[in-house]
Amino acid sequence: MNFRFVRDLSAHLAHSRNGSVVELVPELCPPEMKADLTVNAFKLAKALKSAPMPLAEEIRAFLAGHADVAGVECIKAFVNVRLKPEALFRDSVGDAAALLDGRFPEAKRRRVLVEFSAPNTNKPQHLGHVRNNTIGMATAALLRAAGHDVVPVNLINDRGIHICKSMLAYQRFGNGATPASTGMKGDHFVGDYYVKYDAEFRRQFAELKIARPELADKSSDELFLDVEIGRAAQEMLLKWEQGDAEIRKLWETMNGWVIAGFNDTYARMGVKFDRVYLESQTYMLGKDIIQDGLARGVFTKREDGAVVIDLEAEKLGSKVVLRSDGTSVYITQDIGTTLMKQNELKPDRQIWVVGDEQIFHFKVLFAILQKLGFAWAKDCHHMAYGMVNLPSGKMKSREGTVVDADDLFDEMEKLARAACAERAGSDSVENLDERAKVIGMGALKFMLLKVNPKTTMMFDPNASIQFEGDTGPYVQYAYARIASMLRKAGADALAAPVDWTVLGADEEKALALCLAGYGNALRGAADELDPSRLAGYLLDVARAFSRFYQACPVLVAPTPELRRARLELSARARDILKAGLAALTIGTLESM
RNA sequence: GCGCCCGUAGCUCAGCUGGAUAGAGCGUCUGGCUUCGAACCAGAAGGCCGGGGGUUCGAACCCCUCCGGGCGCGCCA
Repeated sequence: MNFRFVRDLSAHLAHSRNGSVVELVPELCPPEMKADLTVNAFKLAKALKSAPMPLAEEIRAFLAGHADVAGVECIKAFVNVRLKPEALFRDSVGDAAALLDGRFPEAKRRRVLVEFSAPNTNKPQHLGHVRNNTIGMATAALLRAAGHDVVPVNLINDRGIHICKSMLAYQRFGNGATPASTGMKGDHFVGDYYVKYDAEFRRQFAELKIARPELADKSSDELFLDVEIGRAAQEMLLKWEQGDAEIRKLWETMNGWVIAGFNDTYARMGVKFDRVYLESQTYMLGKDIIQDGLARGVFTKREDGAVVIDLEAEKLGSKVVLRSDGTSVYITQDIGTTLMKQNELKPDRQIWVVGDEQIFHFKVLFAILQKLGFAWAKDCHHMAYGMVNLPSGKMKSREGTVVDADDLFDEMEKLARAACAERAGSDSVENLDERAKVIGMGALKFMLLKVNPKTTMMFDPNASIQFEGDTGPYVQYAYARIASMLRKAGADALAAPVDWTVLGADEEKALALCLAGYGNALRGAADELDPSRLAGYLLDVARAFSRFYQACPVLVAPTPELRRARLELSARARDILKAGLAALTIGTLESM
């Protein structure tokens, strides 16, 4: 988006307004207006603190005399500009390298740490994790495409009472089985023992209530230590913390199984981290900074011995940061790991991709870091995303309604494979496996990424995932069509110089103007931490290309010059589709 | 009780931070494969933007209020 008439208009306005410079971004003109771009003088007037109508007239008068402008008209304070076709194509898609470079200027590039996924090693990942992984990965890729230096990080929650639960159930019911002996994926194998623990706990809990009616109105949390297997889990945690050799060995073995399983899941999704932290190695962090803060009066010691911080001024109440027995709470660890990441990786900015139910927690965390006096605390950001609900409501593991990640991937691939086969008819399909993988995962990721991360979204497993309409495969298909066309055109089809003056059809102009918006879409998505913006933009590009392709013959264009120019336009669309999908971690196929 | 978020077409979602006649996809109906791949394209129907007040040249968007839903407010993580 680098239009000469816009630059000249900016200069003109700056001059006529005594040098006040205003950023001027033209909008696409609505189709029925029969113009190409619109300068919105309402908005501009606000920035320039002047009246809209005279400003619109001034802009109109200036543009009427501009060499690139074929026509200009004011409707209210919208100045609709019709460009001479050669100027339109020259300024929108004429410079291939500039078109494809969506990076921020160097001064705006930062080192950004993105933490996401953060799974517990007691059960396999489900659709909720898939949304987290997808958003996290896409955000990292997006920021990187926009020129930032990105460090994707995972922090695996590999210790704690929930881990001990599956360990305990394995000790009691496992009979020495292993993922290998059962042919199961390690995370699923361990997850089954977590379920077994839960079933046993509930059995004992019910028994206890029958044996002791006076406990009838107590919750399972309250009676946790009164239930035998609950107490046993607690004791195991204690032993783990004391470094008990046998427990540690079991823990290492089982975590190894789970993490191997996770790595398979990540590999299928294309998820990669620069750094993976384990909570077992970081959970003791944070205590020293609490002591330090206590000495500096940031925290106070309550009568009962607990260390607390007063955040009334921030309307966040007060928060315990060390228990009265001196042990850490969750937020203590978070303070510690945040500090560690900051010192180790030296980012300009830290981002956490964590569900929106933890908004309050992060507000408290950031407020504490501010009070501790860390200047970088203001650059900490919780990227809160919404839950994925099913038609039946929330996913509940207890009720068996969770959508398992690996099952979902299998299902996607199966559907994609069937779709490929169906479309191929009697023809055989080359590398069907790869196609099914790229299309299936593309459909799933795109489905998750096209909705705003903040939105609580609905997923209907029975409706399954679509390959038509506003979908990943629709965008991938536009790419594959262009690739196929350029293959047919031959290797040197793009060698000859392009004469943009031969273009001018509505569909050609619409496509070129759409393509010109790539940089803005990418940077906008990066600035707002919103991959859905880019996804929406890519749908626009794919749609604009499909319309163009329907209306304008390319390989069989009437003249060589027209063929050449349309091939070039198509190639630009191809490049943007590929780069854009890559910035969402979605792959493309040369044929599908 | 207090705080945050949400309510837009039958369904799933957009709506660029206050701008033109509120958009897309799915679904429904109609048309287009002897011209580059029909995972496509063209067209139709479908809306008091939860209700009511206000702010202004202008409101789905900002303010107040009510209704309906979600989440949070642990010495849990």
